[in-house]
Amino acid sequence: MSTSPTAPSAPVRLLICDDHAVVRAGLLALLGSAPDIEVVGEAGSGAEAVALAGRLVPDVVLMDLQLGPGIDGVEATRRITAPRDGAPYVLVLTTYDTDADITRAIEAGATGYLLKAERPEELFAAIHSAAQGRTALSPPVAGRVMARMRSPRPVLTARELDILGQLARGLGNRDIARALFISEATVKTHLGRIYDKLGVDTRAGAVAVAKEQRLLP
Amino acid sequence: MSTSPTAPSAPVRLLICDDHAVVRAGLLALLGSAPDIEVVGEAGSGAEAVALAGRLVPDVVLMDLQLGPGIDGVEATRRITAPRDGAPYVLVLTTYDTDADITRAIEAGATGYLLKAERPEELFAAIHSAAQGRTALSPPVAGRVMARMRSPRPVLTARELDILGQLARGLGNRDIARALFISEATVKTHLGRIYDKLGVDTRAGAVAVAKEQRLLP
DNA sequence: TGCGGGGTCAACCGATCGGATGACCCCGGT
DNA sequence: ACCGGGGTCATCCGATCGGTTGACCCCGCA
Repeated sequence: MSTSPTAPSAPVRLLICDDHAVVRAGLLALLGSAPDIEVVGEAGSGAEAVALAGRLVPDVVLMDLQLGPGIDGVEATRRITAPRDGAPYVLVLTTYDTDADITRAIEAGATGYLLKAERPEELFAAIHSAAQGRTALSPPVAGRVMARMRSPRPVLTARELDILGQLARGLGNRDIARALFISEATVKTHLGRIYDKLGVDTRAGAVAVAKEQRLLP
Repeated sequence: MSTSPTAPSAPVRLLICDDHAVVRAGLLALLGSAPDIEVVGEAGSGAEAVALAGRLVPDVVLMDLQLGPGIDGVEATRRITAPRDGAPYVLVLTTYDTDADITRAIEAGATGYLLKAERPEELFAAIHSAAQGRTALSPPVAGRVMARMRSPRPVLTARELDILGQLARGLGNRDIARALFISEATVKTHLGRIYDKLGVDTRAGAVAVAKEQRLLP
């Protein structure tokens, strides 16, 4: 656009990825009729999206984050946007505006993050923005990103997430220790730090917060 | 159909309800082109759906369960299907196949329960089924309903849910007792029963199961 | 009238937790 | 070479939890 203001830009080549066939069909019906958008393919799983992105060389991949079993939207985004020639831009289109989701998607290389609640016109605009590598965020998402900057969220280490996972199964310290091949003392040390980071002081509270923030699978 | 096999049936009058504008637009594009379906309106909230259902007298309401703030899909379904003349059938179209969601939707009067992961053809078929009051369930949903029949789900009493709610805040027995104006002994009694019903034996496990089954708001 | 379910309370005991402190190791970055 | 963060382990103690048993009350239902 900035390079050729006179020539009518070619339609944006779009790849749709969503595990819900109905939603996929709906998006296809909605976007397929737009003159400046060409839907070159659709994927129902992360693996399929990665494969098609390589084969169809789309300009933009419209990516849902919730993709059922197999690799998820974040991982698919990471692979699709892996540095190489002509890597497509990924525009995340999802339901949730959870902090963790947004962070992970952006870290994985997403160019934009749109909510399905957005107006269709915003979607059209975002697709064209993404095609040029410009970031497009839904207002609620943008708000959360700002908030995040102001007060960073607790970041648990991988090991702490291990402990938390066992904790959510209702295991006692001894069993957690056995499950992770460490001593009970170590478990207690980790738990203490987890309590600190999550701002709680009981195991039940930790599990509640963890589930709330979707820290666990 | 069974009454007039020769006359081409009139198109099914359909009302779409989904809080996600993009999804709504997609469904409209998808279903609006079907010759035997007439989309007579769309709603972005439960309240709007109830109002439009009364005004537009559709044959079928396509209802998402997750509707953001305000009355949810279940409550909207309940009101729309309230016994009266010409009450439309409600076909639930949602993402989740949680036991609790299914149960609540059916109890509220839903005629069918379809997952968005279903193939679009199934959606068309389900809409026509619903128009005649015939039940249509996605296979995973049907499976869960069957499973439910075989092993009924733990049903916590209101009081037990109170205790569980406080538990999820990470409170100790003493604080739970104070919060609910009962003795610590009573709290322990309730907790014991909750453990039994949820099949766990620790507070952390109880919270995990509760969050998993969406037993708490 | 009796029965059962739900809610409340008590007392007891062993097991576990929460918190604090100090220590060691390994690794990556300055 | 030094330092800091992450992971590991140990020990101590008071507080809390989990499990059990038994009891009382109220209410709806047979």
